[in-house]
Amino acid sequence: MNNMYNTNKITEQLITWYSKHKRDLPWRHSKDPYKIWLSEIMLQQTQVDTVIPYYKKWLNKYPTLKDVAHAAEGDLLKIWEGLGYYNRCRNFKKACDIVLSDYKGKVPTDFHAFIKMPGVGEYIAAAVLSIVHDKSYPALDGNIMRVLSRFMKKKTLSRYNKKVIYNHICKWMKFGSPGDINQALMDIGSQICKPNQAHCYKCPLENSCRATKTNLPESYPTPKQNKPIPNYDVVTGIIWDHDQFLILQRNEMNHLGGLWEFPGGKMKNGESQSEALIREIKEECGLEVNVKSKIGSIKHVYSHFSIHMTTFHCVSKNNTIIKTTQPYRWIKPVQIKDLPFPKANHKLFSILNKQGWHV
DNA sequence: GATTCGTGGAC
DNA sequence: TGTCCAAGAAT
Repeated sequence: MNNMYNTNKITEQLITWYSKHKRDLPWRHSKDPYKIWLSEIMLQQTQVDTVIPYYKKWLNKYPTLKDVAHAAEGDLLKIWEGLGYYNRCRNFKKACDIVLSDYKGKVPTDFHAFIKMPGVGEYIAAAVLSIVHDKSYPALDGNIMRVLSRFMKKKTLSRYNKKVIYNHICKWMKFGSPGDINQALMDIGSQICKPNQAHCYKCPLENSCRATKTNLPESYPTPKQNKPIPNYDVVTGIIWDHDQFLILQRNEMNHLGGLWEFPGGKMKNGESQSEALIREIKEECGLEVNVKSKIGSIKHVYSHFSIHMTTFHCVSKNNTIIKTTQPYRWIKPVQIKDLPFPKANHKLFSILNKQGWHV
């Protein structure tokens, strides 16, 4: 089976291509395990160009792992705000705490120790340890799975085929730097061997790739069909008490955990917007409110559902009585910039700004 | 093993 | 406008 590939020659082509064409990325300027780790966490399901400004901002404020361990989670989330998948940030914070307390601040170099860290799976453990220490672990991300499924002409990415692909990359790693091989394959995947466009003429693997000979390399692997996502109609209220309004912090365990929001929730069948809003606010924080003017309406798409959120100004009849299961704060509009809010709220803030609220 | 996690780019 | 999907992990 493996004799059909000239492993040594292919590895040489791969490394040569990488030395000439590798992307100049901020996290490739250093082999600090903390920085490589951070980059891999941020890059999870997130494109390079999106990550770069967040990566720089983060390192500017938190240059070392110890700085993260000593930071407050809310301040870290503020840096992360807008990047999505907020558990990545909170897990990374937890992991840095563990490294400081249990490993004297040194990131584990052992695969099985490292993968125990919160937010570290097989991919990130392999990527960090191969890049930092040149350990021979294939980092099977979406790019590499696609490149290899085409190279080996595998229609499906079954567990068996993933193992075959893993073992094949291990053979390459006997002839070249594992870190460079992983990163070379990632660059090929993101720049050349794209999901819907395989530019095979640019690819250092072209001579040996089995999918390019089919004239339809893009049909590997077979794309999966996505389920349609539901939409929810949501109402929220800005409850004013003179120059301040109420915000709630979302529960750790829930969607968007740790971020702040306005009180409100999903509308029920047959309910008017103000009825739903009055009911939700009463349930969430025990306040009885009068619903005043409509501020605006935004749409936002999450991974597995979308919302149509309408927001109203509200006035409480009993501001001093608060019983919430969540942390809450009364803040002035200017303080919004100090706290992390989800993207949907920022769409609302831009409406408020147009109305002269200076948030 | 299938779902649940955000957001924005590309087309 | 809609659709896919990106340097995946946790449950």
